[in-house]
Amino acid sequence: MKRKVKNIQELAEQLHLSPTTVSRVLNGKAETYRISESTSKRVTAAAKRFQYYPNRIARGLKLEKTETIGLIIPDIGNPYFGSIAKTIELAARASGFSIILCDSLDDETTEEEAINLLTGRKADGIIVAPAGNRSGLLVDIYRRGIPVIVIDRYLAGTNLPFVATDNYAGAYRAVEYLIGMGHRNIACIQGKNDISSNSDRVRGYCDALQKHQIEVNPDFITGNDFGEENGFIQTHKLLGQSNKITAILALSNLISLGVLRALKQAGLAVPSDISIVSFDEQAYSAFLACPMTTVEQPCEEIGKSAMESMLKMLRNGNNNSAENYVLPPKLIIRDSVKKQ
Amino acid sequence: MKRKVKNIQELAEQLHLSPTTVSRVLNGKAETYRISESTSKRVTAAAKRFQYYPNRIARGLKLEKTETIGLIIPDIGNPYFGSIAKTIELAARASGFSIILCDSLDDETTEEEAINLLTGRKADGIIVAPAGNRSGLLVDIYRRGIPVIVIDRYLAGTNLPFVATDNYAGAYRAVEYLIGMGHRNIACIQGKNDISSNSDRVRGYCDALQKHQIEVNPDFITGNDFGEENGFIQTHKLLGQSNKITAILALSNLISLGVLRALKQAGLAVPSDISIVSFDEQAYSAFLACPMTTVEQPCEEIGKSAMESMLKMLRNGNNNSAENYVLPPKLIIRDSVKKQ
DNA sequence: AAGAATTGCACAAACGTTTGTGCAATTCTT
DNA sequence: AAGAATTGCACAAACGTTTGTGCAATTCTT
Repeated sequence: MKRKVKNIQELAEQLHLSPTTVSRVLNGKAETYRISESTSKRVTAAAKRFQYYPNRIARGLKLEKTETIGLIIPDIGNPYFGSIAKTIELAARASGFSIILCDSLDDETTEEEAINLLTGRKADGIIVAPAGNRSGLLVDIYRRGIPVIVIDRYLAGTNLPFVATDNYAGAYRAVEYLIGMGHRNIACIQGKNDISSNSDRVRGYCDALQKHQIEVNPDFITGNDFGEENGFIQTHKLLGQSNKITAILALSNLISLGVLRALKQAGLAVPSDISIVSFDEQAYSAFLACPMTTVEQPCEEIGKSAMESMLKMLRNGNNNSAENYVLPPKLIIRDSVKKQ
Repeated sequence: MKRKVKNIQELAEQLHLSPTTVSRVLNGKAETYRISESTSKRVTAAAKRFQYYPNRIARGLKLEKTETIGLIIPDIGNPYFGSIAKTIELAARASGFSIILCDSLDDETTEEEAINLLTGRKADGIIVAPAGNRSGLLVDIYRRGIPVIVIDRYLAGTNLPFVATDNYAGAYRAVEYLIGMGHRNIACIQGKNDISSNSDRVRGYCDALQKHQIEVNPDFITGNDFGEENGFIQTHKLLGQSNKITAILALSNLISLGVLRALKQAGLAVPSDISIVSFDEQAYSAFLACPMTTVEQPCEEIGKSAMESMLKMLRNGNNNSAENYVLPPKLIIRDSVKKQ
């Protein structure tokens, strides 16, 4: 194995050529700049032989683009976001882009830091599942011409392009299903209240109830976090109420795990004592103590569409080339809802 | 809100100072270079007011370090790796580093591409859960002084520092437990065969059997992938054998999900028909049809230790400052093993 | 065969930082 | 009060690319 060459200069010396010529050949501009075919071949061969990999940092500085996309995710440990991140990463790399990953902990301050970090690192674009609805910084960046795609949610009052599930429809269908199975006292355990996907789901929940002449009981809508602990706490709270519920709509995969933990602790079984429908289909959903009825979100589609939009914006340079995607969810019916 | 300044030059002009001085102040070298206190304060105030964020690309080029760490993961959609990635990302950012995420699909060629990409992007270090045991490229990079930390596995025959679970002990304890519960025909569904964590687990499995005078039946050791599908296929294969098994040791969380799917299809129940112990504790493990006995790996510890090692190596510059970590697993006993 | 056109490459500047060094202006020393 | 020491900053080069432009050498044209 030949010794590696550390920059274009060294490679040029080996070839008795100028860095200019080497650069042009390796960037496919040999013809444009009339580099002879024989020189071209020598260069490409030597680049391989001496294992020359261009310094992307220097390149980024000169070209003012880094071929890097910032990805801000509320919780990369959550397989829902993990799957989205996976499709995004693979699609990005296939197009020559790398992903700088930032976990925002679903916290707005952390997210803001991440955004500033990414602009400092000159990310060509940012894909973000925002932690809240403080959209100022993102809109700012977008206005300055940096592509921004919002995923999993959208930011109301902005025109930032987004890719999300039709959360309203997902919740609506889930609740209609519960009503169809005879339930009337249906609780809804929410995630973060200020997030569009959450509020759309709550709207879907309310509208479905009202459509069927069931009054919305505000005590039945509770919670403020997408995590497991919140599902656990809110379930206990709901069980303690005088108004008895017969079913729970859990607005995330983690929330429903918390629900299960609380029910187990309370000695209640699914679905004989309490019925459940949960957002987010998971690999394990079918194998739970009671196979769970879920609202599946199309993770791969979200990732793919987001990356497509991003690439389109990066290519077209302008910001108005991206469209929004509202992807249909799917109700997967299993055994976690009892016929009343 | 004042208009933003786009580089240090513009900020310097606003202040009627040279970029040199501004740079020195913002990098905390005001004293070293005798910048007056009043100037210092003006600079920091203006930097904030004009929202100056240094171009990290230019900085990276000049300093020959990017404050960037490459993270290569076989499957970021798997919550096991997701959790590890999360702790690594958070720890990295807390120390001023960003993570470039690469999903290798547990494929060696993809991994090699990712490694070359990361060196081209001048990552300061690489944390990798290798897809195989072709260690050449990594060793090469390590020799050139770039810190490399192997996680979840190790690369035999190299001295690349690693952080992994004590997989041998984990499997050994799991099998001893199964034997203690009266099982003798215990199958083992493997992940990728050439990966240390897998082979260590298989060794642990074999040694535990032999320790208890149970002959190792090669037909009982099967499979070649950490994914769900492999668990499914191998289970069917095992069930079709004439030599009947009473228990399965599944070497990953995804494998055990495949096992469950196959058993369900075959109309068999856990643990009455078949007992299971699975690697990788998950949030749902306790809520499965039969609460699963698992071997828990310390994800957070792995991530934290890896990042600590990495930072140590980055600080000390030399490669021999990192130690290996072999972290203890934990057997979590639930109901998925029947007393024979 | 001489001028024009083409071929094939190299020079030098630039991207935005950081940093060794140098040099006025100020302050100190006696 | 004059020389020495200190203070406070700026100049210029460098990191490794890319690219507009220019200029020899070669080939073509008539």
